[in-house]
Amino acid sequence: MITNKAVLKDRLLAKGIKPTYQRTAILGFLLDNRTHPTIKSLHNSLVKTIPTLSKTTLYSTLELFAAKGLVAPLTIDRSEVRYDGLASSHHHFLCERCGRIIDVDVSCANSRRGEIGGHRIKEVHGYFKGICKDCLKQTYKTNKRRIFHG
Amino acid sequence: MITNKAVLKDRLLAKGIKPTYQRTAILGFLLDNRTHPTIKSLHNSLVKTIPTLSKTTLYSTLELFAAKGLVAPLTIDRSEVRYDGLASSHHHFLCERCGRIIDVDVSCANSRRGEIGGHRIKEVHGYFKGICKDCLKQTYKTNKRRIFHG
DNA sequence: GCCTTATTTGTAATCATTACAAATTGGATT
DNA sequence: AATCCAATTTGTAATGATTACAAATAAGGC
Repeated sequence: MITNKAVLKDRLLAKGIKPTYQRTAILGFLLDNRTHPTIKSLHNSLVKTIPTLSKTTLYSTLELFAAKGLVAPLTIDRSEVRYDGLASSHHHFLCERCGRIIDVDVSCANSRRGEIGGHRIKEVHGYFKGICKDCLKQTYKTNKRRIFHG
Repeated sequence: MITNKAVLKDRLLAKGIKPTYQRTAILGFLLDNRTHPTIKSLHNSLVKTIPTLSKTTLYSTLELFAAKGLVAPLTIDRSEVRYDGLASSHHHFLCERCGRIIDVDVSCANSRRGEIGGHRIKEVHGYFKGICKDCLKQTYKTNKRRIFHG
């Protein structure tokens, strides 16, 4: 784990969350790995260090984190929710070639104004779909990454 | 049905889709009702005129329509996909009070440019969450609509 | 009307998510 | 450091949207 344990503990306590072993590990993973993982891939990764970790714990912990604004659930995939360890508002880019979800900064005039068409904005969710910078470079090279269809 | 049958037929034929009874009714409903319905609510509405209509037909038809660019699937709800009869790029506003999903026009500088951070943009998906114009007006009145939690 | 093919339908799987109760853990108190 | 209570974690069993698939039906050309 790259992120310091004390930092994780403080982050959890600051939100009024008891910093248990599992919670610290889950938050740590999300901060260290900006891959926007699904529950399944989170579980695959974390059972290596916590063999008893159950998927139910992941579901309930991430629900708790999301409610407290520690993580953001992403509904970009139609089939499964992904989780973002960076909860502050930003957008995402889904590469249809390599399947990666990449963070992008977006300054949206509407969200800055706080309203659109008379409706009061509380949250902004957005993502782009296309071909990422890396894949564009590799257009004429063999792409060894998993091809993503979606 | 408000939208003319001949118009629906032409729209389907223009996309190379055989205009069957079911397909015409489904497209007609989506063009007449801009409510972004789920499969379930589509089925509830359409069985009134087509009693034999199966959910499987709805799933396969909407998949076909989406592939041909006739409708847009929305993944705003975490639990079920919604369908938008207007496929041209626009954004949505989810009201957390009444649960409605409202179309909004958004001119996004990034999508106009066609790229962001070096990534080539093919699609733009976005929605806002907050309180819609109508609900803002009714703040001190009784709201008879279903309260939406999510 | 008949035939061939595409479409529609119903039923049965699949799979992420949720519900729930039992087991375990954490922390306070003594 | 043993004990107790409440919160957390875990495993198993439901739920429910979506998909798979094969049989029934409809559409269009002859």
